[in-house]
Amino acid sequence: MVTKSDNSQAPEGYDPSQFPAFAVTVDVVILTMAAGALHMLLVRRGEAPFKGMWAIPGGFKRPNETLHEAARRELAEETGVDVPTLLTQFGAYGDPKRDPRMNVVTVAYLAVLREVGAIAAGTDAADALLVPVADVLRGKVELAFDHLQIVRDAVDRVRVELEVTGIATAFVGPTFTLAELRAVYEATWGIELDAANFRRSVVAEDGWVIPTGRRTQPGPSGGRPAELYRAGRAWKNGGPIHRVKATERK
Amino acid sequence: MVTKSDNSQAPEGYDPSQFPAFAVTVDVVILTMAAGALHMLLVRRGEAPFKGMWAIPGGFKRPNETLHEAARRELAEETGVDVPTLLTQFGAYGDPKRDPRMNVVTVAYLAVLREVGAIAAGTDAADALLVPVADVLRGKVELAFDHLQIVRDAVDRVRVELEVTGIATAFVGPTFTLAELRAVYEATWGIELDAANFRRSVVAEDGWVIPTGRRTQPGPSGGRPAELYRAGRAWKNGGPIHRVKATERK
DNA sequence: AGAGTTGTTGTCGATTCGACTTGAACCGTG
DNA sequence: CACGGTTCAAGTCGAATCGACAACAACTCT
Repeated sequence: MVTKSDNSQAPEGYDPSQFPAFAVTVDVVILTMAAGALHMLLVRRGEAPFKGMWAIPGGFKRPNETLHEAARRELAEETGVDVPTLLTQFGAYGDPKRDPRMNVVTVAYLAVLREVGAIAAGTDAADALLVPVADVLRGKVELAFDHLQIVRDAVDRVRVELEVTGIATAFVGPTFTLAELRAVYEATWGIELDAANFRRSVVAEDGWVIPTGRRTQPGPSGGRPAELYRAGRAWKNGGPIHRVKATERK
Repeated sequence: MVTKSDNSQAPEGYDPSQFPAFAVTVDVVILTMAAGALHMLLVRRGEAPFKGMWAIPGGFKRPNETLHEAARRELAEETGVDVPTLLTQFGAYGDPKRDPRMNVVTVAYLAVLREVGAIAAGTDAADALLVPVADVLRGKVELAFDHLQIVRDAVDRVRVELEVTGIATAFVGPTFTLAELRAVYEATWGIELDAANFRRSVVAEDGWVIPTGRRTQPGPSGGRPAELYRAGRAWKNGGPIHRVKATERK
């Protein structure tokens, strides 16, 4: 039985060592949009077990920080990004056999970043990888521990979060076009949305996106310049954009 | 301070004590319908800290069980009910100050039961209490630790779960009328739904509820006997019943 | 100038939604 | 056994929404 080493903050007569002790880690699934597809950040493990294999960034929770603070610290250490646009806890994993070394309970967080360039600035480039989430889910990248399951749960979570809350704006920059915002939904849900109807629904949701009055300069292929918006307050429960079941456009 | 880089990894000469150790507990928010309102189970704490105060049932995770198994065990110990209709993990709480004794990380589960009678069969009646959730949220019952926040999160979760998945059937018995099912939505969301429109939406969702052909015997106040249904397969993502924003009927 | 591309606005039919009404099936009581 | 009272099922109807597509606007490139 694992015993705790020392914890002298217990009151009189109380012996914490009679309870099983666990190591607690925090893992962060870092999502971003790149090349029109959902990507995630992986780091190469430098130590056993699973040495050399790809894994979700994470580390041990320290005794004097909250779980959220630990997740934020791990994210900052790995990407250099502090205060991300979104950092949500979505699961805890405690299978006794999930870590061959010892009994580790991990709490998983979901981070959404918008600046791809800043990612992987903290670590060596050879040890960080921005990979399409679809590749990971398809098993093209083998992950350490039970991290594949964690990624699956993270993707499931972001998909419903997209519909229930207004986190889509977390994927895009401080100002964005509605086409960019629509691409977030399309890439995450794997469907196509009508641009005209999407626009109508988005601007109808009062206060979610705010027009800035400015426009983009069009790309090299031309086209009418798009209006620029910035994120307003996000809604909770029942947003305007709904996931359709199987409406595949012709 | 423990860092990731300083652990010399030899699989045999591994020393777990160099990592901060935590106690890990599992707390279960047990929800059920009673008297047309959402109720939850509380237990009275027999030990310090917060001795004598009401709390969510829970306990320490054992080293050789998963988190889900621990939640199931705690639920069975407290209510006598094994294999509940629903047991979902919804959050982890790890504030260093959440337990004055020691550093405890707790993983919170949400259980939905349908048989109210079986609840609190495991413990002394004086030490278990089935209380309306609204009373807890309103602060009428003071809870130990950060359990009030946990209950808030549980209720938030069950509200969106009701809309996104088909868990409403977990609240009702093996066979049920549509009025009972509608009462689950109404009590959880605090709104009223039109009975006729509700019926249409429910039966339109293919395979969710299955008519049994039988009927209830009406209550003492008479009324047409309602058809009995049993739960079919639950849907994922985009159910038929949607939470309306502010449609208060006259 | 004209073709191509992209974003915005308009239109229209189909479907859904909310509110209400009607009818069906059962209970009491007299 | 007729008669309200009650509860559930089914019908109606106008309004709102949705999906698909057309039309128009604004830009780039050749």
